[in-house]
Amino acid sequence: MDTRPKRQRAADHRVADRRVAERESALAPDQTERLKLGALDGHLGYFLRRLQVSVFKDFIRTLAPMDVRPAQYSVLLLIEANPGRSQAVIGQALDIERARLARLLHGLEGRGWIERRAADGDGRSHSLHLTRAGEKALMRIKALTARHEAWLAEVLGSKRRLLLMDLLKEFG
Amino acid sequence: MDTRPKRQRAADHRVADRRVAERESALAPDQTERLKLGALDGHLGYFLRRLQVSVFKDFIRTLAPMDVRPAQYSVLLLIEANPGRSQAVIGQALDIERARLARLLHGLEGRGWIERRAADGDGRSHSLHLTRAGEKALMRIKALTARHEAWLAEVLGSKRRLLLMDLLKEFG
DNA sequence: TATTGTTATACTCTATAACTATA
DNA sequence: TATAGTTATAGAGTATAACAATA
Repeated sequence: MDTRPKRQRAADHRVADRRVAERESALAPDQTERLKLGALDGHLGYFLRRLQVSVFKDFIRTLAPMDVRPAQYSVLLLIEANPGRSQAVIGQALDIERARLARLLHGLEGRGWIERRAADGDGRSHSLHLTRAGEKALMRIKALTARHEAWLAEVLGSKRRLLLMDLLKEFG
Repeated sequence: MDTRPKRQRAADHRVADRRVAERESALAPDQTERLKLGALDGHLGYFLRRLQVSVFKDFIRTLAPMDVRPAQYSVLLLIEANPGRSQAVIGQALDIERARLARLLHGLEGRGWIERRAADGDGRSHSLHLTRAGEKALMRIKALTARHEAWLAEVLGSKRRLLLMDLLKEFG
């Protein structure tokens, strides 16, 4: 088995690909060639989206044992940090439509992780709380998200991760 | 009607909200209060997602006159920069599932913006090209995306926009 | 009248599987 | 047998509209 660092082996690969490409270029077009980005290269949204998608993919993969998705996780954390608030308030803070939040909360309620109590002053609104089971689940969930952030720090470098975070936080 | 820039009116709004909040704080809990982020504050993905969503929202709003969405735009640019390539190659570069790309391309073909020609060596694959109408449409589309990027530079500051872009580009 | 939560619908995007025609 | 493209289906997320209960 090849025990050299992954970077080294990947470099070999690229060289081998190029050799094959050059050898075959008279016969078939090289389908492994990097495409030109063209005008896409000037769009922040494109690169922002690429990183966001790969971060969410790792999140979902890492959290699979608890079957928790990013939106569910963010709602659990916000209820934990702000117990007793209404759906309207939670939804506004996370920019989740109230219709969507209603169904999402039904899911969390069905799993026994949250409960809705009648709000004190207002018969229309529910006050949201974690159950004991929800608190326990959230502890296990947080253990997994810590692994996710560790992966991110490894991929981005922890300095760049923090720099990115600071830049992005300025637009809450 | 208030014809001042939206930012100006939004600022008025925040000030008014705070005044109301302070006046009523003795009677009712302040529902406009910023919620605590809790553990969400340590997650890069959360802030990444927030900016990405607002950038895409502005893109879709700005491009509404041409009815073009981000994925369609990225495909048009990639075909422009790499005419004659196959769907498989374009899809891989943009990380779009071939099933999804097939339908997306049908839409662009139906609008007369792209065409698929039989590929030279391989009867299975199509070679993708912009039509003249597609080139003309793309010119108008680019004029709109320039407005979108100008908005971004205004919101983020053009220095921060470039800094962010450089940071994100390192992970293509 | 306005707001809170709910259900329902439609559309986009993602993820699969199955199919065809070519290779 | 593998690959390119297609169709179909299911789920998540977004955006609306309409409704009941309450303010």
